[in-house]
Amino acid sequence: MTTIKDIARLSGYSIGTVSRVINQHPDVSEEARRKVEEVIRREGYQPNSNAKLLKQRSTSSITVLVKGRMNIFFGSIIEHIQTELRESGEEAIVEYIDDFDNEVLLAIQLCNERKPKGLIFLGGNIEYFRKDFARIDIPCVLLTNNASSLGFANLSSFCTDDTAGSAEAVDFLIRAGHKKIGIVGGSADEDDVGEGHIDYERLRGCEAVFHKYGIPFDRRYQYVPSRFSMPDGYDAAMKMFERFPDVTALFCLSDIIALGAMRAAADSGRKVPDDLSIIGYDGIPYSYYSVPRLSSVQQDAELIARKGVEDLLIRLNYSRPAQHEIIPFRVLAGETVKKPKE
Amino acid sequence: MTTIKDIARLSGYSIGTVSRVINQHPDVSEEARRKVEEVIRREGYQPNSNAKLLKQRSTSSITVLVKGRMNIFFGSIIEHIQTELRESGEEAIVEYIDDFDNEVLLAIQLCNERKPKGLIFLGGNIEYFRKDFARIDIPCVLLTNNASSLGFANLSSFCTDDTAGSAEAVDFLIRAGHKKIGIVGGSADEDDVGEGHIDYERLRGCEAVFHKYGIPFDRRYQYVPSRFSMPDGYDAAMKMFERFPDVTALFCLSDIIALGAMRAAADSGRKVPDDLSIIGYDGIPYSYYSVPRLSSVQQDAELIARKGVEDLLIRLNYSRPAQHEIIPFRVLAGETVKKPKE
DNA sequence: CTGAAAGCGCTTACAG
DNA sequence: CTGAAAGCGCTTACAG
Repeated sequence: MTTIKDIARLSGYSIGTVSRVINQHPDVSEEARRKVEEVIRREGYQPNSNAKLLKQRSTSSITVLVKGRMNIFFGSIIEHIQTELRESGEEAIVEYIDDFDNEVLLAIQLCNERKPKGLIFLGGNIEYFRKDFARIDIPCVLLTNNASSLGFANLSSFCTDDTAGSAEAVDFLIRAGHKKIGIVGGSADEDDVGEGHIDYERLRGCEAVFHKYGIPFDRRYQYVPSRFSMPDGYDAAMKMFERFPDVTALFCLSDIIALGAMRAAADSGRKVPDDLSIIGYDGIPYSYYSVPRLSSVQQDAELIARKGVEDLLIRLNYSRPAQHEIIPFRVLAGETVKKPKE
Repeated sequence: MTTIKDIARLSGYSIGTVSRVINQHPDVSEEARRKVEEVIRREGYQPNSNAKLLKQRSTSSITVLVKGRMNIFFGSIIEHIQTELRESGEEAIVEYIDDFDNEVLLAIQLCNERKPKGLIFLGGNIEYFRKDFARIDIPCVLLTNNASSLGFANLSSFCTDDTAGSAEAVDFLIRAGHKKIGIVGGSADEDDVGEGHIDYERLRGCEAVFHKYGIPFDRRYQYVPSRFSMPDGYDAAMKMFERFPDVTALFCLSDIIALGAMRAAADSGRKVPDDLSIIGYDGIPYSYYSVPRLSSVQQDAELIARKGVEDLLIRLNYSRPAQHEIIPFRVLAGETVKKPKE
């Protein structure tokens, strides 16, 4: 294996100079840089990342902490993150955590055990961040949730305006003529649904619209919580049908849940969209191919991933303030929303 | 930060002894082990993996090389792999590669650049392995394809019997009364479809069944290649409808493709399963929730992942021969296969 | 069974 | 601008 030592010998410079060339230090002569780079290219030399990290005292790569398993929307963001990182020669380790577990506590543990240089949270509960994030001091990015209200200097966030997105979803249903609307998805634990939490944001957006139109909405029986998975969406929709049999439209807080709900509709003898309208959230590629095509509020997975990675990579090397940005969403009309019967 | 040095000082033993305790060397006295472990626990000490790997001259973690992006079936295997690895204190880096690119050449490059200690291939082209795998000398596992015929000492494989699985899929269609059957999915490049290649295996399984029933099958127009994605499945199905308008049943080489095909059926005015029967492959959770429920040949993602990881972890530490195991499949009847009209 | 010491491949003050 | 040298935290012959 060729090491920095070989490059030094072959180029006629010292190990230190070679190291400076590799790390783009400014104080290297043009000639030295040229020669060393030439040898590096010729030998196909790759610095040993362990030795490098050992010196720099940071242990592992960037870690991505994913909230919830089997979530296709997050899956597509993860792919984009990996692609972006690889282009910059970085690699990512992905950790999954249950929808209802505390990602910030896990992050703290990871920081102790593996010392990642940076963290990307894919989904998260703002309350957990408020409580414990101060104990994390490496650069972090939160994706799909808004952390701007928290004011942590090392936590950026990139997300859709969930309040507005949910509002548009419900608005879309109401304008189609629906009044008996059920909402499915999010945390069952009332304590969890604090301000800033995704579920809260989305629910609040919905309630504002109901209020605007003067349509009553009773959270206690028009809202059924659900993990972000198809089986859970299925069960939650079934529970909704039981509890609120004449519901004419469903807003599901994610497409995965919506797809589970579509199957639940079929199994309970409801035709979509004739008997029941459904609109989802996320706009995953799959929902575009479902029959009927799922109506949804589309988040821009690629842009969220790209902005998040770019921000993290910059802050990994330069002390810049964290930033927070809202990524635009788009309502996909689809084929699952229709005027209610009668 | 507490290091091995602190543990040595605190326990009254030398660094060497502490290291031996950590690495479970047998030649440590019971007392030393007890004391050192006690201090490690008390201090919450975590060995620095960079230093460890630097010494051991292996660079990074286990790397998972995934063939094809946005593949939900592989996605679920990846999740299982991560879960399994984490339980053993290992971490995995995931790399994606296009369906039609050469994963073995990428692996060779990775071995040079990052020196992973082990590699898990998720999908792969046996021909690529035959040609170049000899240049890889770390323990590897190939999942969902069979590498037993290759005889590499450092390459295990765990997969479904694709020949038998595909045969059963086609058999299922024929027994339902179909004769005009189209097959969708796999590589477009004829050269790619060598013996042992997944597409070849599955196609061969199909052709044997046609032969058994004396039903003619012309690969040139009853087979349409397709990447393993929904949009590609959609396009391929559309091409099939054009080329073979009175096709009554489709066997799609993956559920993802099948789901794209279902949408294509709808868009071309075909009702599933009344006008067109469809059976997929993989048995991903999603297809269980589609309307109608997709018929499919189910691979056991969890078992494939678990066996693969266990085998790799063992061979990482002990020199054992590679092993090859066939994991059973199951035909899910679903709701998308029905007797053809007329 | 244990300790002292070399060395893994790199980075980075320090001195020039 | 460059080199010599210390040291990051660990493992592992070697000697006892």
